[in-house]
Amino acid sequence: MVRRSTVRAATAARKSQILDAALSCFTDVGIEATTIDDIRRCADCSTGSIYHHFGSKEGIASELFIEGVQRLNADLMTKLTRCRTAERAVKTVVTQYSDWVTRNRDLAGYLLNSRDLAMSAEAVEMLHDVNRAHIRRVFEFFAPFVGNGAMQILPVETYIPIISGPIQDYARHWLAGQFTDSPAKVKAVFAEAAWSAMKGADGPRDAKEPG
Amino acid sequence: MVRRSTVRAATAARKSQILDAALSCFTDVGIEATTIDDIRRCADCSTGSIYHHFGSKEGIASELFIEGVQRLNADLMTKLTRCRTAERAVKTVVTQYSDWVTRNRDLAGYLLNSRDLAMSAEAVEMLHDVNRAHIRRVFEFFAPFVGNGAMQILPVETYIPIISGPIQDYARHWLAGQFTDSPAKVKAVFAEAAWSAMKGADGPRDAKEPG
DNA sequence: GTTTTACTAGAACGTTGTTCTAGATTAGGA
DNA sequence: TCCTAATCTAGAACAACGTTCTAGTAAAAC
Repeated sequence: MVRRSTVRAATAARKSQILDAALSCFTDVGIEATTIDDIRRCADCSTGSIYHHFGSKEGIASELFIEGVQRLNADLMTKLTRCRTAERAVKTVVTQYSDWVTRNRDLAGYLLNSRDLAMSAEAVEMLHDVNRAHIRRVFEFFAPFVGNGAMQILPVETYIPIISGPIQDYARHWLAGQFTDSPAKVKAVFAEAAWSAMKGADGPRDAKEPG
Repeated sequence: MVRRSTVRAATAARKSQILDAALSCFTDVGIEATTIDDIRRCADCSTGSIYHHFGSKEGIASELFIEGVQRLNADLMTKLTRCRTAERAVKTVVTQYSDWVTRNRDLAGYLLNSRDLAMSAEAVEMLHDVNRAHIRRVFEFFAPFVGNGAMQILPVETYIPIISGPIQDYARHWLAGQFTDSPAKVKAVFAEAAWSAMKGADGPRDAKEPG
C-alpha cells in the first residue's frame, strides 16, 4: 500500500499561492469578471496547474469560501470559550466579528458578497457540515445562559440574526466603501444593541407586547 | 424631427417580459450560469431584441436590481408615513420588510444575493442616487423621534444595521431554504428586538406609551 | 537505478457573451 | 392610403474565456 506520508512541500505553497491570487482578483473586479488567465498571471503558474489543484474556477471560489468560513469560525470559538457571563459572550460574538472583518478586509468582503456562489454538490455539503458543526458548538455554549434566564427564550432560528445581523450589515456597507468608521471602531455600539435585544427581562419592564 | 410621444406599446411589455424571464433564470441557476440563450428561450424573443433593450447581460441584471430596490423602497415609505409613534415606525420597518420578502421571494432573493454584481458606472451611480434619496427620506422621517428622546442617539450609520440587519439576515437564510418559518411568521420577534435595541434609555417619551 | 506518483505546461476545443447587418413593424404626415 | 423615419427583431458571425487533453518534468518509493 502506497502511503503519502508527506504531501510534497511545494504543493501546499502552490495552492495557497493560487488562492491568494484568486482572492486578490475577485476583490479587484469580482468573481465573474476575473478570468482564469488573470489568476494564472497573478499566481505566476500555468493553466494546467490551476486545474490540477482545483478542477474549475468554481472549485477555487468554493475552497476559498469554505477556508475563510473555517478561519472565522475558529477564531470566534477561541474567544467565546473564554467568556464566563452571558453579557460578555453575546458582546464577544459582536466584537470578535468586528475585529476579524477589520483585520481581514478582502476575505471578509469575499465571504459577505459571494453568497449566491454556484457551488458543486460536494462543496455545498462540505459547507453545510462545517456550518452545522459550528452552530451546534455555539448553541451548546449559549444553552446554559438561556436556561438560567440570563438570555431571552426566543425561536431558535432568531438568535443568530438578532445578535450578528446588525454588525454584519454594517460590515457589508463598510467593505463597500460606504461607511468611514471601521467595524472595530463602532463595535461597542453594536455589542450594546445586541445585548439590549437579547438579555432576559430582569427589570420591571413588560416582557411581551401584542404585535 | 419625430418625437417619441408615446413609447411603442409592445416595448414595455417586451422589456418586462425579458426581465421576468431573467429573474426566473437567475433564481433557478444563478446569474453566472444563466446564458443569454436561456433568457432568450424563456422570454421567447431573439438575441438581438435582448441586446437592443439592455445592451448586455449585466444591463439586464442591473435594471432588475434597481427596479427591485425601487419597488421595495416605495412600499416601505407608503407604510412608514402612516406611523405616528417611534415604536410603531421602527416596528413597521421590520414588519414591512418581512411581508415584502415573503410576498416577493424571487425578487427578494435576487436583491439579497447579488450585492457583488459587476455593474456599469452609470448603473452604479443610478443605484447610489436611488439609495441616497431613499435614506434621506427615511432619516427625515425618524429625526423627530431621535430629537425628542423616544429613540437613542447613536452614530448615524448604525441605525439601519441595528433595525434592519436581523430581519435581513433571517430573510437570507429563509430564502436559502435553511429556515422553515417565513419572515412574515416571525416578524413580531424581530420587531420587538429592534425596538428593544433602539428605544430611548430613559423610557419612551411617546405620548401614548406608559412607562 | 527504476518505477510510480504528483505536478506543470501550453496548445486545442467548445461554449457563450457580444456585435453586426439586413429586414420587419409601427407612428405620423400628406 | 402611401411614404418616410424611427424603433424593434432576427439570427449568423466573431472573439473571449473556461475547460480539456496530451506530453513532459520533478520528486518520492523501493
